[in-house]
Amino acid sequence: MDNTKEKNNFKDALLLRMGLNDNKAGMEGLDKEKINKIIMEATKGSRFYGNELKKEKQVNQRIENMMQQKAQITSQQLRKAQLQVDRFAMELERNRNLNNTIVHVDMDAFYAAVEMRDNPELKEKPIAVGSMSMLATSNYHARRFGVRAAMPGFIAKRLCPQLIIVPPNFDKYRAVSKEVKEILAEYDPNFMAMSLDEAYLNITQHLQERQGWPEDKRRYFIKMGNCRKIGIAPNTMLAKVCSDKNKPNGQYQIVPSRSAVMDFIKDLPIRKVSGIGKVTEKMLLALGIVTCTELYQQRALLSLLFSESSWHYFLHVALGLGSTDLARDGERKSMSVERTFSEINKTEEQYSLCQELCTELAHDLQKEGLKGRTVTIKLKNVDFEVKTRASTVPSAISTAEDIFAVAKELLRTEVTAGSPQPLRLRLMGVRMSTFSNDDDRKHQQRSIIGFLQAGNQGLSPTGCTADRTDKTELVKPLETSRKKSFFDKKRSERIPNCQDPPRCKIAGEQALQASEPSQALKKMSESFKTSENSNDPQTFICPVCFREQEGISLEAFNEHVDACLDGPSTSENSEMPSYSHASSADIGQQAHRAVPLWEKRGHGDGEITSGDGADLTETEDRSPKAASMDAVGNNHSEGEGYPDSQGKSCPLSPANETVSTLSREDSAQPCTDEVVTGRALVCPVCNLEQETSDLTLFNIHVDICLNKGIIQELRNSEVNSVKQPKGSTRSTDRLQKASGKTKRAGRKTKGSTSKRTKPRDPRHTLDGFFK
DNA sequence: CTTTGGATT
DNA sequence: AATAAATCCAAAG
Repeated sequence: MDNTKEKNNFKDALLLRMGLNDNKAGMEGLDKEKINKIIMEATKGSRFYGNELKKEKQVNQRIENMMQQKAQITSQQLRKAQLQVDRFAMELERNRNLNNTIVHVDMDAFYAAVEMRDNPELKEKPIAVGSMSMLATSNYHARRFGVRAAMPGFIAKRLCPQLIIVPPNFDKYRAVSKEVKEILAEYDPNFMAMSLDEAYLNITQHLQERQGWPEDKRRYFIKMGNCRKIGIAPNTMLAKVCSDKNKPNGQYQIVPSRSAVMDFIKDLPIRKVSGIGKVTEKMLLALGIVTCTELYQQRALLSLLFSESSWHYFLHVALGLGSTDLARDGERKSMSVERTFSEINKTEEQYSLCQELCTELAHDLQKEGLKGRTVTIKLKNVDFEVKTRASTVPSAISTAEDIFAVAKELLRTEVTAGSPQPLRLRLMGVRMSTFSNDDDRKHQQRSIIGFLQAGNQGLSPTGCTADRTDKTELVKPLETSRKKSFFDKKRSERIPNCQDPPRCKIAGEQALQASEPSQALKKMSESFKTSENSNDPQTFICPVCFREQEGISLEAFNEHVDACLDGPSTSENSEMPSYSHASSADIGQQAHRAVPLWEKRGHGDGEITSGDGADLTETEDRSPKAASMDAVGNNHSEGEGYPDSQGKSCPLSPANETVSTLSREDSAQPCTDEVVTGRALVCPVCNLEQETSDLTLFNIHVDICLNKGIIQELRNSEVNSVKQPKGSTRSTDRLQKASGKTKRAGRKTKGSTSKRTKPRDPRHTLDGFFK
């Protein structure tokens, strides 16, 4: 319901999260301390609490493990990671898409609002919708007493004895929701509803069409009541966060410029981001990460401590990236029924309950014409410990009998496992998953058709009578074709943008933007030309050890880089000397000496924040060793801002570069806002001086030079030398891998078959594509 | 494939 | 007296 994150249960009350409880002192209501006290009193000693403590211990253990892992990380590993992460970050940065306008609509205290509308007497009173056991939402009066969604009603009553708890009327909410959705559909017929009270809209197209409308018609956009919060931003992640800030009229916009995004992200606590919950927050906190800035700063470390999809996700968040297209809801993956009750410990009752649940599930499945192969039961005992047990059968089933036959066995093994003690249950659930996919269904249909055509009227043993309608099957193949990799997608999104100049609204900005990228591209292609003869001896600078590799072939160079990257200690000897003259290239140090982008703009006014200059000088003369140690250990020293071009920050800082002075000019800027006034930048790959002084463009050059350039040259050399040397393949692989383009280990989940669905969770949406 | 767990509403 | 239900995804075994 409410997407405020400080809602939840007592634990959030325990976590003294500053500034989040918007409890205006005075008037009616309670202050935070009192609220916490009451909640604790009601909670302490309960079985629920016991389980919470247990879970908390588990999380602490996880954190401890993580910290131990962290302690093992060498500065070498960290540097290597930094390179890879930064290269990936550059890729992301290059694909940043600010061309969409995404709106996240969130209806404030929706259920409560509906109840108040239908019963005005409730308007001035504290109310909540739900039951004594659990509340779905509360109105603002109630919130002053600390009454929140996901709080049990009996605790809410202690916080606010006058509280009126209204039982939910979901049918009514659905009806109201439908009305609202009809309105939303006018702005985006493909909007994505997340629940009854929440939706994303992509109004990009609508805004365009609207341009041609007559003045009077254009005047009204979405009529605003007080009951809606709207976040407007270039992607879903940001829009969602925005809708939490109900700025002027319940509406908050991040304008589509990179700097606006970065300003917004800067101090944003990661917990505000959808996908980062309590546990992740705590784990990251253990690493000193609270805000997105810190999340970015620790990106290399994170890539070593977390799974690939996790750190990819983190990096997206840290860069203010999110999905820009609202994928149509995919097929559902599972369907389940579960129920909480007061203790049931009689085995017979447990079985009959199980049967009931199976019957319910079967009905629900049949409503959607679904059949599945995996049956999972879920059991929660009176100590709130949860167990699930699953079993997959060879052919899809959907009837109550078939499901129960499977569920019963699962339950039986649990009963016998615990016997003679009976299971003391407080919840039981049954879930069906592994739904038959297109192919299966077609097969089934064909066989059924064949069956019928053969004049046979028998039914299959599993009773697959009702199958999916043809309609759904005909629709599916369309979705199939939409499955592209994340990069494919991004590419195709970008292609038109590369040709047309990016359409930014403000003309002044545009002038700058429109011309530069193409010039940069021209330059890059020039530089490729000059280094075309790939296997001629050249001078490269290794992006790992930063030593010049003079007079070697590209192939040899790549081998060198491989060695540097792979062997943690192989290039040990190169560490010291090369740093001495190319210290600016030290990755560990880079974070320190890099100019904090965000810091460079004052709060809204373009003021200069004091301190970043000091940081530079402060870290300038530190020994590289110290810096890299620091990077491993306590990584965020005071005043460390985002490294230079955050994410676009090229890991390969040119030798001799001194990124010292940033332009202080801070007028409205388009997406390219790091202008370096200083020496020319030398690409460490092609070794050519780049005329541009814009770090973004420079980094793009370097990256392209590194990835595509070398790959291209390798291809050329393949052609030229007919026979392909073995080493080059490996190097190519490495480069691809480093830039995050290799195929990842396939998904372990069933999605690998031929499901063409799009998850809705933004995190997974993004990560899914990297697989 | 199974189990657990995190996350969202 | 009393802390939900439904869904997704990912990790690890």
